[in-house]
Amino acid sequence: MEDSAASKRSVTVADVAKAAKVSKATAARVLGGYGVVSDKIKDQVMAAAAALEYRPNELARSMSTGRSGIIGVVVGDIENAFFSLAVRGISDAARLAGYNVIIANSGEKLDAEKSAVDLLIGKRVDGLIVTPARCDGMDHLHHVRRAGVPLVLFDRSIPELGVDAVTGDDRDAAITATRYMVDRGHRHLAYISAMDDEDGGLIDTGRISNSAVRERVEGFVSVLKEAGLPNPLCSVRFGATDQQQTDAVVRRLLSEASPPTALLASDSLVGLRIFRSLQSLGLSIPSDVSMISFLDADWTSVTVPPITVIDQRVYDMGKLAGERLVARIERTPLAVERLRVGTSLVVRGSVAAPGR
Amino acid sequence: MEDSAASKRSVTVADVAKAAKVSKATAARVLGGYGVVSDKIKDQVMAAAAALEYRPNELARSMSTGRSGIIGVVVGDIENAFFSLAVRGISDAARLAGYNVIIANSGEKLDAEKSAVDLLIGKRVDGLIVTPARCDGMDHLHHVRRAGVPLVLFDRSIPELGVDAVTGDDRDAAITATRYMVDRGHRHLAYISAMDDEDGGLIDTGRISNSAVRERVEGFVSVLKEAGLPNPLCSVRFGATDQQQTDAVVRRLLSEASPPTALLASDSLVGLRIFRSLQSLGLSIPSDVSMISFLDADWTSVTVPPITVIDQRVYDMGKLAGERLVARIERTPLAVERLRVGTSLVVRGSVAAPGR
DNA sequence: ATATGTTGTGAGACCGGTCTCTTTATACAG
DNA sequence: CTGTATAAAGAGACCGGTCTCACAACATAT
Repeated sequence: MEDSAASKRSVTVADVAKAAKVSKATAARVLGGYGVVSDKIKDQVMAAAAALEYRPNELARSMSTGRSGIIGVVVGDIENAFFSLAVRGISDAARLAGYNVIIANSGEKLDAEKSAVDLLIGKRVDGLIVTPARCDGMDHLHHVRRAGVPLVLFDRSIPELGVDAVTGDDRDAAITATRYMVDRGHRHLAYISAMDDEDGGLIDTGRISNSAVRERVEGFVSVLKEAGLPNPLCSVRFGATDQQQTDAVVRRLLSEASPPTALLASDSLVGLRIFRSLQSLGLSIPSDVSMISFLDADWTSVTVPPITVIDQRVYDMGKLAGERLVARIERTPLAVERLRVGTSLVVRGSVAAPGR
Repeated sequence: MEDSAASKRSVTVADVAKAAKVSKATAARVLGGYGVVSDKIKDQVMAAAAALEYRPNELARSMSTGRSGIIGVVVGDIENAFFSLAVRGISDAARLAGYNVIIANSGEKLDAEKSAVDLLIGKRVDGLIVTPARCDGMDHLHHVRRAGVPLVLFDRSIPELGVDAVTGDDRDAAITATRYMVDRGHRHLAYISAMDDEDGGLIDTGRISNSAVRERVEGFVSVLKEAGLPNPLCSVRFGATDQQQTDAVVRRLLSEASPPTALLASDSLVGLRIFRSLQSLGLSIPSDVSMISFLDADWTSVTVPPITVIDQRVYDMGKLAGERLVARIERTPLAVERLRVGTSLVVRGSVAAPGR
């Protein structure tokens, strides 16, 4: 009867103590591994604990110690290879330091991000890694700081917040990639991102709310300006959020008066969509259109032609963020800083001189 | 001073109660949203809570209620698209029911899985979804049941355990795919998996410790037998754990007396590796070798040729597992069962008649 | 008028650990 | 043989919520 039925209540230190005929305090000492206990009693308690199949209640433990041993991570979308790789890096760093990771998805929406942060704070995580959907609207992140919970930003930085951030070297990466294409003779280039298309045309790069995208666009634009090419801002397009939208963006772009001959994709998902768009339009890469994508995703190496990409070392970024957060949690004295992880251009076969 | 310094202790119900000049019990009632309180007092308390920026301590709440609102998920490898998609499905189902998800990686190793399960039980998760690395050695899963924590297995089932499992229809999928290739004239086929190569040759399919792989192999073998093809078991190869290993497996396979003309990949990672192996050996698909891969991963549609795959509807599997677990947690009376999610063959271009 | 019911609030036990403080037992010095 | 230091074990407060129970105030029934 009592064997098959779901055991009503779990075994506690008190139960173990009673079975071992010692006080609760003593049992707690050996079970919790603190204080001093004689070997004889220690064995007694351990035996009793094993017999009763005692498992400590981490919740209760967290409550009295004040630390949960959990790191909260808020990402845009776990399904995106960028984030799952980053999470892997974070997890590895966390586990190494004895922490566990709890993940929440924001879907890149500000209010979802807010409630995710609130929830994790409620769970009393020891620290938080957040990929802020927007770099304005950061009240909730201020709350985090005021609550005394260490915070590290990931992929995007918000200098006004005064917290650590781990990002790629986005401006530099964009410059390298853009220059690579310009050097090969391209005069009409376009940058395509999945960010929500806020207000039709882009007027001012400073108004892009995602710092990673902003810096990439700035890098892209700076190279075009430097090369004396016209209307650089008009070549920046947002809204490639799914295949259909991307098809529309690409089609519109290519039907312009002087269509771009080279495309720069803001992430590997956008890159894949662009690849498909071009394919479905019957355009071949790189003879008709050249392209470079951010992130060395697995698909980029097996297409024909393989795609030239900007390798972001996302795993390292995640690991670094995790390590930094652990250092903060453990009160290592460190200056607040922005850590940039270098990128590199992996040249494959998707860029050629523009055919005309 | 006290503004910038990390606020020493968080605001509790008692603090709010004092500020609102009511008892702790009353404040708790309005903050916790239970019991009956007059509107006047309710407003008082809410005002005080807002002023003090009160955030409930979910840890403490969990401790007294006995429920944490967390679902634990133990997966083989989050980086694998199969699992990240599944996690997405689980998360969506969980969030809809008011639960959150905490993820742990087992790396497909039994002892890592054990400690992950222990840890999650310690955190007092309300339920557990586990992708068991092996279908033998399941003491820790028995512990879960004995601890009274609802458990749902994912992707693999262990009938002896008597718990729900959500899996794909692996045998059927393998049969469909294998038959598809046999029907196109292939007489020498091979099945390649990333599972650890336990004891060189495979003697008995019943001894494969991963039920998903076992059923696929069984399906694969049954079709070969049915078609009167020799030595079906010898055509099953394990150990394609990374690119190098896969290269070795493929090379060995193709240098045999009667090399296979068609390959079946156990998952999309193995599929990708096989694709690369064939590419590096200078073999073209499908004229030299045909292949089918499990899982409709994004890369499979952009290769040349695009890969014919078995679509597993992993998101649905995850969602179903999440819903099932929630039902168990909430004590919905349901028979223990194995839920199979149907698969379908997505025909693309990687299978042709064997060239001779 | 008293009995009965309803509603809102307060007091305090409880969850399962940690940890401080106190008490008891043993060792060693004077 | 007493005094003091030291080690080991016990008693109980505490973390921050929930929740039961007691009780007060007021409304309605008899």
